[in-house]
Amino acid sequence: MQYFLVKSEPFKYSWDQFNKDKRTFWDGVRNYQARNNLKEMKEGDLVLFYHSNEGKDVVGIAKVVKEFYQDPTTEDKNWVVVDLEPVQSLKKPVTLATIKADERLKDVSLVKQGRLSVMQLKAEEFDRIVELGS
DNA sequence: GCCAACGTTGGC
DNA sequence: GCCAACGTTGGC
Repeated sequence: MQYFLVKSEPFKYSWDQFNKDKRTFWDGVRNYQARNNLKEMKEGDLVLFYHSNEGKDVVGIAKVVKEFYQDPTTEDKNWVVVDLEPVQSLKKPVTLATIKADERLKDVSLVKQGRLSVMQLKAEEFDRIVELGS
């Protein structure tokens, strides 16, 4: 089991919208490092959903329901998507400020590499964020 | 709205 | 293959 965090700008694709849709394919990744992380995802892996720009907080948990496949929105073979389903919302969204302030979350890529849109988390980091959000 | 960080592109 | 220029992302 692996853990990830994905970012989305709420006005492009929000957690609310995701919950209405019940399922989505995660498209729009155009960065090789993020793409490589997408390819690491296996069915059943858990994914934190982060709102960038607006909110700047982790709002919920999703899970991978289909491993990577060719991005249907482009012909370019370089890019892939995965299918995600919402699992649950966090009771309290965990803000970036909270994550930055937490000793145990100092090393998460969200803090260290702000621009990366798909990143892997350690199990401890995932658990800690979920704990902070409940 | 500005600017820093960083990835990508293209000239040499 | 290096590096400067440029574009994009995202926090503030």
